[in-house]
Amino acid sequence: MPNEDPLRPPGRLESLTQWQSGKIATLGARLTSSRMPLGGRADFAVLAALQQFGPLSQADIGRSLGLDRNDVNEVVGRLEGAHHVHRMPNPTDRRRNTVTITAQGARHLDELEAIAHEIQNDLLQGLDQNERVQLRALLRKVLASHGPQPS
Amino acid sequence: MPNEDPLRPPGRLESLTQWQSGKIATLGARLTSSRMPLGGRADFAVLAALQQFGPLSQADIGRSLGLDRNDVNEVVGRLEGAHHVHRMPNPTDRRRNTVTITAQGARHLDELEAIAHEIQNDLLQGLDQNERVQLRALLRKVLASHGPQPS
DNA sequence: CAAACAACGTTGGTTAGGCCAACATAAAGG
DNA sequence: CCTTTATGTTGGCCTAACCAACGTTGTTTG
Repeated sequence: MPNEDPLRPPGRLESLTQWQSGKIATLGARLTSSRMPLGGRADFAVLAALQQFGPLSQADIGRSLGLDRNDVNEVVGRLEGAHHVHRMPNPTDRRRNTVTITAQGARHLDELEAIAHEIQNDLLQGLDQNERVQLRALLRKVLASHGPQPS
Repeated sequence: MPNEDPLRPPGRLESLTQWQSGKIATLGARLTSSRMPLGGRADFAVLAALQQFGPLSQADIGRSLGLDRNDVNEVVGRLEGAHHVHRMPNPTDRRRNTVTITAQGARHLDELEAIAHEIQNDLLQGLDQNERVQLRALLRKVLASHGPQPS
């Protein structure tokens, strides 16, 4: 027994937060890929962590962002090549690298943040300012309730 | 000047809905992959569309779910192999396949839905019932404000 | 009516993200 | 001391989203 027009997602999916989040993330990814340089999202995340917390080891970067050590390594390598960060061995713990953001990296972070806010504005065009604040708060609460599980 | 402990995501990311949605989607994917059979999410979506809207062409399934024609084709092939759907050429438009859910497929849909609700419950454990309703409504509003853009 | 156009299913890729395995080195703990 | 744990690094796997191209079939238009 057909119910309605198949132009919208079925109700079973529209009531699944999991599915909704995935779709919105995909929308964001599409907007991002057409406006940010390649790897921009990961670069932005790593630079933001370094800017806020100061020099970090690669493992700490990963824990802060929920990223795998391996992937952090790749991003840091790319950022180092662009002189956006500075990677040197930690003398007091020679297993670790100390990753530091450069002045050029800080500028790049600001540029990426501006783009990110434009994207956010387009993404949330259907919500007024109060609703956007509510949504951010709810999503943060969900994330906070899940400890850093992965890798 | 380091601010706080790097055990949490930087503020610049925590205020980006795009990043938050992605992280939550990843959490959901992790929970899903450990409890649903392989390809369960896509199967669930396609079966849900067929159940709600009745027999559909593969292109209509894709439009309803925001999926690419190619990917729909793959999922329908898998579902057909498991006798969860029934695929036959449409006599009035021989370009189209008419995809119909079977009784076995409807049972499978119910099983997958039960698992999906368990996952949803774990994912949203930090929110009370009112907050969950609010969150769903806000996410739906965001999705509704973006027409079916892709493929 | 005929020719151009658009839609559909299908095959076969590409890319980015998230993840796991294994290793050598270095530190920490017994 | 020996064992265990942490770190960076290399290399690879898999899923999801996408794109390109093709032959076939409707649809539209000159």
